[in-house]
Amino acid sequence: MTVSRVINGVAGVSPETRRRVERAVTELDFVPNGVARGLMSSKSGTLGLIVPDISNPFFSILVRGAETVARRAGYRVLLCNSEGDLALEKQYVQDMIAHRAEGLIIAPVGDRSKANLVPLERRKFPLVLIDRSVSGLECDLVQADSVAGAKMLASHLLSIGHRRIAVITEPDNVSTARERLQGYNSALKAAGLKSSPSLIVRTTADRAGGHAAMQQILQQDPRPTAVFAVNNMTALGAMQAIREHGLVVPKDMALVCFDDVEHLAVLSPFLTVVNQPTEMFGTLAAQLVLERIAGGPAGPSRHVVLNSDLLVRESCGAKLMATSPALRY
Amino acid sequence: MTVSRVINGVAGVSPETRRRVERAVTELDFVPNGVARGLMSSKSGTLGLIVPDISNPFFSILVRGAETVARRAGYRVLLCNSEGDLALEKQYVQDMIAHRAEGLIIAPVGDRSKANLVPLERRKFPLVLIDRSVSGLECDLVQADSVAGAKMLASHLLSIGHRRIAVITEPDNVSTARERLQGYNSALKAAGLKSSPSLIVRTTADRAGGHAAMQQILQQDPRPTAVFAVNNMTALGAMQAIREHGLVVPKDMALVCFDDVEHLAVLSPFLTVVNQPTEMFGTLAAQLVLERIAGGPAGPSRHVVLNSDLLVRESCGAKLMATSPALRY
DNA sequence: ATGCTATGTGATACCGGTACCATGCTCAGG
DNA sequence: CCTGAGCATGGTACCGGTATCACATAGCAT
Repeated sequence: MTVSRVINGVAGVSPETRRRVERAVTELDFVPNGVARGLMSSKSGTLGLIVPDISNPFFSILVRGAETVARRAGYRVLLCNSEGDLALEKQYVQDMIAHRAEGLIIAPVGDRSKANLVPLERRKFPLVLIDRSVSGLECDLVQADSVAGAKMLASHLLSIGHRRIAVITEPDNVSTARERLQGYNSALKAAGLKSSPSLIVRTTADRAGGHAAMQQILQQDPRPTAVFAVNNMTALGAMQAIREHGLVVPKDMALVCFDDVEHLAVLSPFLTVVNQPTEMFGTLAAQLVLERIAGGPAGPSRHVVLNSDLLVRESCGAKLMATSPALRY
Repeated sequence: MTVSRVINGVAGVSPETRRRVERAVTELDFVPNGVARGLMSSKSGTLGLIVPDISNPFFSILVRGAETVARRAGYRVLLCNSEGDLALEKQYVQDMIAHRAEGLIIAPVGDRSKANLVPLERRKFPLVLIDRSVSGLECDLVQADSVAGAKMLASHLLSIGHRRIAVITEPDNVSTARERLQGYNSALKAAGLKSSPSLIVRTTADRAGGHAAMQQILQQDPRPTAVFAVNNMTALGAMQAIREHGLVVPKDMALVCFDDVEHLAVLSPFLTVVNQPTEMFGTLAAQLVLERIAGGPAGPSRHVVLNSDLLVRESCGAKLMATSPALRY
């Protein structure tokens, strides 16, 4: 007890004893066991953070934001890479419960993640979803307005003359995919066009998926003149496929997507994108989960919807259109 | 005890009791407390991973590799972003000790990280350095051959005609900076040239640093014809500064660097780089630290040196040289 | 001298698991 | 019928902290 008092700087220890303890602490290089403290206090000081792919710059920037806020509040971050795999996600969630993480920030795999997350809900576990919502699960959420963003993107393509715009997206059980497709359809409708199912290709939202989907699109006759990719990685895969096919963006095929890749934009501002405030996803989510931890599980769930911006660069062909509008359409 | 036996599937419980316990576990949604287990077993099941910048693709890919290996071995990963800040790094290291992480993988800030790491050494804490070594600290290490890589890169620039090659690097207390500069100098020497101190600009190894350093280089008269950036982020900053200056890479200024940015290379294979096997840094480091945990602190420290490859693309101006070698030099 | 408070220190219990041992019961063998 | 083995179950202690309380000693007033 006396040692505990000294270490925690609590009053009620004689100066003499305090010095002796301090000397022993130094000599033995003693560091109090945080696990034991956690057991006593029922506070692990840990937040979970589950994302589908940490190497995707969208998520790595988001992670940085969340980690910074968490650390400043005295929390550690357990990072988990779900690889978009429901079973793995489930393991991670269970691990959070078992190790008594005090809160969880998660970019869920999709709507089916609900089964993985209900145990948390049941326990009133502080939980914040990022990027994607989960159908039927009511909890704190930080997302961008995907419908509006997608509509902007599609409208832009339409405005510069594109009529056959293919979409590379994920299955509909991912909320962002659903919403972005909805925005796309809404833009078409506003332009008096009908959405054609054959133009919508569903795949995994990574480079390989984008690549495969693009190959399929390039086989179509008549060939679409533009492609709308559901995120940055699918766009890169698509880009690769287009180049392998001997075509040039934007001359032969326009390409736009969600999520800017900042590093990439610095090197060459090429991709026309809808940019989301990525780091803010992380910082806001961390703040929400910390508030939830501090304030108890009560209170209605909060939905933060962030604005996203259309960044018109080269890959959409806007400049090409400006100089020779009749060239291709 | 009986509950413990049932949960751990230990024999010696009657089928009847076992069923009753299982029913109670289900009803109460009981999950054993991992913190308490950790206290008992003195095993936290946690690995620490400290990197200077998680949003740098080099590190985020490395993190993914490490996390995957750790998880498969049943370990959780505490991710820490040191921001290249020694004080912050110290905090993180102390936290690892306090919370009894079983091992630590760290890309240290620099040689001065030694003071932060000696407490670990003293405790025989399983420790693996990645990317950078720490002068005077003997422990497990995964790195690339920076000297050879830098020599390749500089030799290539020399071979296509460059003579005034500026270097943007970090202070010498970072091992990779030291070694890459050494490789550069060695290439110059082999070509019968002398290194000029005015061509070496030291800065922070991030985009802002690269930007500032490049601005300085662009003021020089005579202006260097090529720049060797110590890593990917400095190269991007340099690129930005070059463009802001109204110049074009590689026509007006060649640019090469360490570390490929894969996403970027997919979009447009532009930067000539020395590519390190990034993910392998992470997987190998995780394997080493797991072995160290399993095998005890004994045994000599192991140094893994990975090969790196020169990827000649456009930014070095090799193609330019090939078509009109006399154009600029 | 006696009583009272203030102060410093340590004993005890508990957080939630598990190792180890004790107990009680059943059943087979002598 | 008694003994001992074998099984099921629970008691106790401990991991390493901390909250709480008990107690010893000192200092002061009466």
